[in-house]
Amino acid sequence: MAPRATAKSAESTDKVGVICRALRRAIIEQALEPGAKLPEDSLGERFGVSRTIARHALGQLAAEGLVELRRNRIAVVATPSWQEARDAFDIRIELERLVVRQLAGKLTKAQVTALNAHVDAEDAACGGADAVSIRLATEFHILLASMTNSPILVRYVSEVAYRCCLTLSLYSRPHSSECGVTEHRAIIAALVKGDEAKVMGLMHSHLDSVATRALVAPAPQRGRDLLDILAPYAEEDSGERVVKLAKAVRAR
Amino acid sequence: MAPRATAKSAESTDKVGVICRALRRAIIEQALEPGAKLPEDSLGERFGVSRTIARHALGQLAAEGLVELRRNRIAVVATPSWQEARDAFDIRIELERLVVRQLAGKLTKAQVTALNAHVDAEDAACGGADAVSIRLATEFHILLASMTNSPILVRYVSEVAYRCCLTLSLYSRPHSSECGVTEHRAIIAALVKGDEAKVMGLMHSHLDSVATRALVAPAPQRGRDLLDILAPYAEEDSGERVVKLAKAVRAR
DNA sequence: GGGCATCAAAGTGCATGCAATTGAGGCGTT
DNA sequence: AACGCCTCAATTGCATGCACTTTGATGCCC
Repeated sequence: MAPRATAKSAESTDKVGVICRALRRAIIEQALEPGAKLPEDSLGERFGVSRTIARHALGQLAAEGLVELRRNRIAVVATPSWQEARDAFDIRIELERLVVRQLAGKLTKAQVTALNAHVDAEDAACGGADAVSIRLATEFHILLASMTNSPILVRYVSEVAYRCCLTLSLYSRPHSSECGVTEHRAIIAALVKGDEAKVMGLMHSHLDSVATRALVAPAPQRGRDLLDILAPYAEEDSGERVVKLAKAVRAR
Repeated sequence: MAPRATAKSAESTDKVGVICRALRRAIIEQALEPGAKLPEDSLGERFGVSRTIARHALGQLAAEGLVELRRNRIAVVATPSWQEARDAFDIRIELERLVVRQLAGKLTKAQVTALNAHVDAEDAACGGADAVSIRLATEFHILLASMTNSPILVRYVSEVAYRCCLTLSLYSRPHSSECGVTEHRAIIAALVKGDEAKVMGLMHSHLDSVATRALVAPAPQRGRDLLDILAPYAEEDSGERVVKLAKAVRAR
């Protein structure tokens, strides 16, 4: 309805945007696992651009929290801690409640059919690859957000949804992703009906259940995660020792 | 309490970070008004770095919504629409409610004194420069967020607070910034008392009042804003004409 | 006098080159 | 065999250079 403004904010320079989108997708489909290395050269070569551009793209993704940039080191796909994962979900819940609050009873027919079509796609993908159904489920929420016509809200919801998606690949047991298709349908129905309070509650419980179902307990010693387990012990005083130990550990 | 992880995410490359912080501050202190041009060369020269770095910094700030990047054009300080400003405040309210919810009754003595010290500083600056008191008020909220030890929450609150700050320079009448010192103090008191519901309500009304008090109505024709006023009329059909008109307008 | 083509100056888009840092393997010592 | 040291390939940090685009100023024609 409102005039679609030309996407003017970040990522406009196209080539950078292409790389960002590709990596983002690869990450949420778990083709790139947390910790995966992302050397600038390789990226540049893959996408047919120079390191400068690849670097810029990595910068953007780092700003979104999807990759980690350490000075003079190869960039890697982010490995959020379990607590960060939980925090991300908490934020996401609030943001998405805002989304459905704004949308309740205000969806156009076209929007409703678009949503239904998307959920149908989710349904179809449910039996197939895990990665795809996770991605589709995430994109449902982003699609919803994009209907608010609030660029800021879209950006934050997208970002935090991607982050949550990333954490799922770290802390969820396989197939715990169980398509929330029925919940998505319920949300659409409540939105159409215009019941603000109900749809906010639905969204809350939907996301909360995804979080608690997927984010299984901190996953005791799992090889790489030893570092994280050690982290809390790395307090000021005996910091040196632990750092050294951690280094030894990391060297496998 | 939790071990402070080394800031590993974006903006790590230092030189870029320095520029980002400087520009961010200049923007929220209104030394750089919305629409101000930010040529890469000038920035590079000013900060003693090459265009490459300046460019990278602009990219980061664009990702935060503080500057606008248009292809082949000079970057400018962002000029959010009135609606975007309102949206930003709505998001901010939810995020900051989350902050105080997590913090209620859990502040350490040191944190309380830090908060009080900050509010004292706000108080002191209240009579002085408008820009400084706006900045301090914003930083109070960021300080609060940083006490959650949730890096993600800190990032989002900071970002959206900066954006709100930016919008204030666009849509608020001078001095409407009226230091919310007393409200800040009330929030601290409620946090210490640990009354979760109350402090969430306080934060809500505090931000909401700032928003409605500061964001005066869309400010009918104010020169530059003509473009925005025209925007809704730029629907599909007669698009060409309006674009042309808009261009003529922009040329002053 | 006003509109319009033309052109130089300014600025961005991007690749490349060089210096600096890292970390991994090899070698000697204990 | 374990530990430390050294060296070198891999990789990042950053500046510079060149091509292309935008801007706006000049002069021409009506």
